[in-house]
Amino acid sequence: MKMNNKFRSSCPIASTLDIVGDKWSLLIIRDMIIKHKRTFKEISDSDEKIAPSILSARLKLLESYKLITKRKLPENKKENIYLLTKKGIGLAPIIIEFTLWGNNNLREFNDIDLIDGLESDKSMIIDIVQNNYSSMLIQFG
Amino acid sequence: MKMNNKFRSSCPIASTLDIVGDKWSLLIIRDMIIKHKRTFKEISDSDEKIAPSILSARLKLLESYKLITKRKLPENKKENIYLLTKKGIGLAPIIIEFTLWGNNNLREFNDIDLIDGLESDKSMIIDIVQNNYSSMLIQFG
DNA sequence: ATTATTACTATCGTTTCGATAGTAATAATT
DNA sequence: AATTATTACTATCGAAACGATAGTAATAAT
Repeated sequence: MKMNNKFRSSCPIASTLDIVGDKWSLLIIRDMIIKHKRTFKEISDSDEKIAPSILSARLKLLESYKLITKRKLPENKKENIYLLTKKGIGLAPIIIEFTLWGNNNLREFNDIDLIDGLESDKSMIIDIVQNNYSSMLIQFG
Repeated sequence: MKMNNKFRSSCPIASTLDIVGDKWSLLIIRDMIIKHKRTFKEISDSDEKIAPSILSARLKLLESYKLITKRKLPENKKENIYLLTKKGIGLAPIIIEFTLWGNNNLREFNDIDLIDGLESDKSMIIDIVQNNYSSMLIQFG
C-alpha cells in the first residue's frame, strides 16, 4: 500500500479530505456505521452501486489509515469481516452533519429520503449511532 | 452550467457528497467561512495551491447549487466578490467536524496544525464561526 | 502610456474513475 | 464426490476529472 505522503498541507480539514474526501469513502463508512454492513458483498449492495475495483481500493486505503480493520472468522474462511476502529467510529459526527445538511438544503435539487429521528438533538443522534455500533462490535473479539 | 441530475441516489449523505464530496469544495468553503476570503485571488492564495481552472469550475458549481453568490462592487469593476449564502454558511458544522476529526486522528500520519479554541464546546465554535461570517456580510447588501 | 493585477479560459499530459469481465478460494447443494 | 454458487477480489480499458502551465481580456495603478 502506497503511503507516500499525499497530504497537501498541515491543515486538519485538508488532511481529513485527503483521506475521506472522495465520492465513496464516506458512503462506505455510512453503510458500516449506520447499516452495520461488514462484508465486501454487503457494502457492494448499496443504492449507489460502487464498482468492486473502487471498493477494494478504498477498503485498503481506509485500512492503511486505521479507520477499519479486516479479519476472518474461524467458522468462515471465505468472508472477510470489515469493522470500524475507534478512529472510524469517530467519523459519526461528520456522517450525521452530512445527513442534516443534505436533508435541509438539497430538496430543491433532488428527492431526498425522509429520515426518522433527525429532529432530535444532534449529539444524542451521534451517541446512539456510536453506541449501537460499539455494542455490535462486542460479538467480535 | 450543466445541472443534469448527477445525483446517485436519494440518500442525503450521498447527495451532499455529490456536491461537495471532492478534494477542493470544502477547502474553498473553509477559506470563505473561516478566513473570510472573498475574491478569486484570495482563494487562490492557499497553502494547497488550487489550479485556476479547478477553482473556476468549482465556484460555478457552488453557485449553481446556491451555496455562494457572485457580484461586483460599484467601486471595483474588476474583482468579483464571492459570498456564502445561508446554505453555504450552513456547512459550518461539517467544516468544524472535519477540523476536529483531523485534529484528533491524523497526527500519526501528518503534522497537523495546532488550532486554538478547539477544546471549547462544539456548538459554540460553530455559532461563533457562523455569526462572525454573518456580521461580515452586513457590509454587502 | 505603460505596467500590474484580476479573473479567468485553453491546452494537454497524467491520474483517477467506473463498467464489465474474469478468477481463485471456499461453501453449499445434489 | 461432483457440480454449482458465492465471495472477494484483480484485470482491462475507455471516459472523465485533475492539475500544471500558459495565455488573454478587462480593469486599475503608476
